[in-house]
Amino acid sequence: MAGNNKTPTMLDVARLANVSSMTVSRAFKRDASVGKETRERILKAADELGYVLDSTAANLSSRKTGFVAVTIPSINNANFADTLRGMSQRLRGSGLEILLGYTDYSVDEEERLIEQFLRRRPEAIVVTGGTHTDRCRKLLEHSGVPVVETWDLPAKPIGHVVGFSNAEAAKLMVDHFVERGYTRLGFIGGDTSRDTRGLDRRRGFLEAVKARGLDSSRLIASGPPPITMREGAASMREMIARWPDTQAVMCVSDLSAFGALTECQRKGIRVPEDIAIGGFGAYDLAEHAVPAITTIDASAKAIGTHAADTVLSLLSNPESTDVRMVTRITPKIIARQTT
Amino acid sequence: MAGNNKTPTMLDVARLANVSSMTVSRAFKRDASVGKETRERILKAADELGYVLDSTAANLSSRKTGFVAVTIPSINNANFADTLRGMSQRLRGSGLEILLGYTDYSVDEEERLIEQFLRRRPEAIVVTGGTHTDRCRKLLEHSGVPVVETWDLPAKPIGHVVGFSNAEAAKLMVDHFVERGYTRLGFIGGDTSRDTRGLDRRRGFLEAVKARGLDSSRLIASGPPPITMREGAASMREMIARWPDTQAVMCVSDLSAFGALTECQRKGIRVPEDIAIGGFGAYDLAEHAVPAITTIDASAKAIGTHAADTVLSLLSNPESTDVRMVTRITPKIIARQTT
DNA sequence: TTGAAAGCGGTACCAT
DNA sequence: ATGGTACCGCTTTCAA
Repeated sequence: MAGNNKTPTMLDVARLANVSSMTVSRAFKRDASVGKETRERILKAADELGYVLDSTAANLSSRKTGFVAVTIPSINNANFADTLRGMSQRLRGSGLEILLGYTDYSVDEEERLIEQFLRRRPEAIVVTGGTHTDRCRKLLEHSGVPVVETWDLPAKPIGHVVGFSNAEAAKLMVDHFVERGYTRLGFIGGDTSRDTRGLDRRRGFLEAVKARGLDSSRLIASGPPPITMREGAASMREMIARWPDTQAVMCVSDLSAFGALTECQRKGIRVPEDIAIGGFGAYDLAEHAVPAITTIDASAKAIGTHAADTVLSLLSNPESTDVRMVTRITPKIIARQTT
Repeated sequence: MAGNNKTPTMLDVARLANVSSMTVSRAFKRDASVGKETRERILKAADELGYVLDSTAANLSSRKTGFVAVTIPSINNANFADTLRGMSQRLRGSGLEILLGYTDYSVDEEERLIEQFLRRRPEAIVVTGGTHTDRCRKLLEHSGVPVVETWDLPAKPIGHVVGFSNAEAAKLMVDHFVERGYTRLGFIGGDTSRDTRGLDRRRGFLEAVKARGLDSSRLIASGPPPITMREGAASMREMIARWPDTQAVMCVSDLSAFGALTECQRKGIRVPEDIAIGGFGAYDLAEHAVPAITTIDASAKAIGTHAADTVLSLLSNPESTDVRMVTRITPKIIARQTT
């Protein structure tokens, strides 16, 4: 309480407990060999002094930080939040902590972030997507720690991968539309290079539509991400204005699909009788909306747990250089009332 | 490329650039006094070696980590995500980084998290809410760094505060209901000690209802957080079953309000003609739902920017011990179609 | 503007 | 089971 304005160190604890600082260090680990009485005496002394271990020093000395650097495009996105939850759940108790950053869907921002993070000496790096600036790629390749790319299947992966083909996933929706008897199909969003996964979905949609010989011109741009309900509504308005006979619309995400749905509701257009709507991402929202929205589930949370497993496995196998782990997720369509 | 399997240090860069490591250190800061030519030579050498500064060592030596520890109850919550966005935007460029953890609405988990974080020697700590375990309070009080509590106005704040009264906020909704002519009012959620802010909202609702002499028994428990659309729907079902003549229902959050709304839609109950619904949090969802949901805006993002400003101000004024900064937000009602 | 030396607070490693 | 000692890679401080 009085006078002592300096943070106590191990040495202070050691002196009070009548041991060497090495013994204090050991007492603060779980498996270390310290006499039961000694340990208790040490912990009591530490408590008395209000001692808090300084990882900052431990990190330097042991060359381990316990950090896994993770970048996601946006915090405010239920899909990435789910991935993150999956990761932290799996990482809990492993001694690994997440150092989180978000890129705002910008590869330049990602580069800045990664550069910053590398200084913190993370033990592994998990990024979203497989598109990066050249410099960022180089930084990651030379980082010396496992790199996991998620939410995509990069053609030239940097290291490890937990993802799926966004193009293939989109095709599922086209198949579903066609099964339902819809042939005049449109796509909303996925028009900007900032959202490469959205781009891939649109590409997959187009390929599938063309493969069937259907009209492939019904595309509405939604502008730069994040694509939210507002853009979905505006895009649907445009879709209906330009191609009034469109029978089914796939949206780049459930958020945008919900926006499209509400636009129809405001206009008295019946879904799916007048127009069908499909989304992407299996958000809670899609399940609870009335009518419930048909969507594609890419197992956002599982991506996180698998990414964490990848990291854990790599870190516990020091000989695992030259190993490449690729976990491929298979997206599934969830058919609901909007189609 | 070959042989050199060790991460280069400043000394390596120094040798290659023919300077001392001190000069290299200076070259990596922006304002330091280093000759322009020298700096360029150093940066070139660093680039050549693929040198990345080791903050882990810098942190120890300078006793500064650049971390602001932040805890939020849940990642997957648009309100807290907004607060976080506000913080990171304000912190960008300040050299401060966020070390994020989420408590899952548990004070015990919060304690664990804070204890872990303190080892990393953050320069400031921002927590959500004013309820903590005794030990956690003590840890925060003795941390030696600024502590900011958010999203609440704690009776006995630990340090600084950026928040609002959740009880007062809830009263706004009661006022609004009464203005609209509704007198048989119900409340959904806010029934568990894990969500103290929800508890406060319910308390505020009850106080306001009682102050007006209205029936204060129409309360539905939604169980432990996170409260989502599903709980909102189930609770609305229960509300209608138990008190069919209820005229207006306030929900602990917009998510739960949306769930309640969809439940009515599925049952063919008209909103607001048959029953009115109010939410909390000003989520995008409330704005875009059809009908749009009346809600209370507590300026989630502004809480973040103010918290960041508080931290920045405190850290740039070393004499600011004994100062307590309290930023009080005034929530506002947003009247829409569900009332 | 630049350099030399002394830590920062732990842990690895080797003894005992 | 415990202790001694040499660092980990940077920054602080003082000098030139």
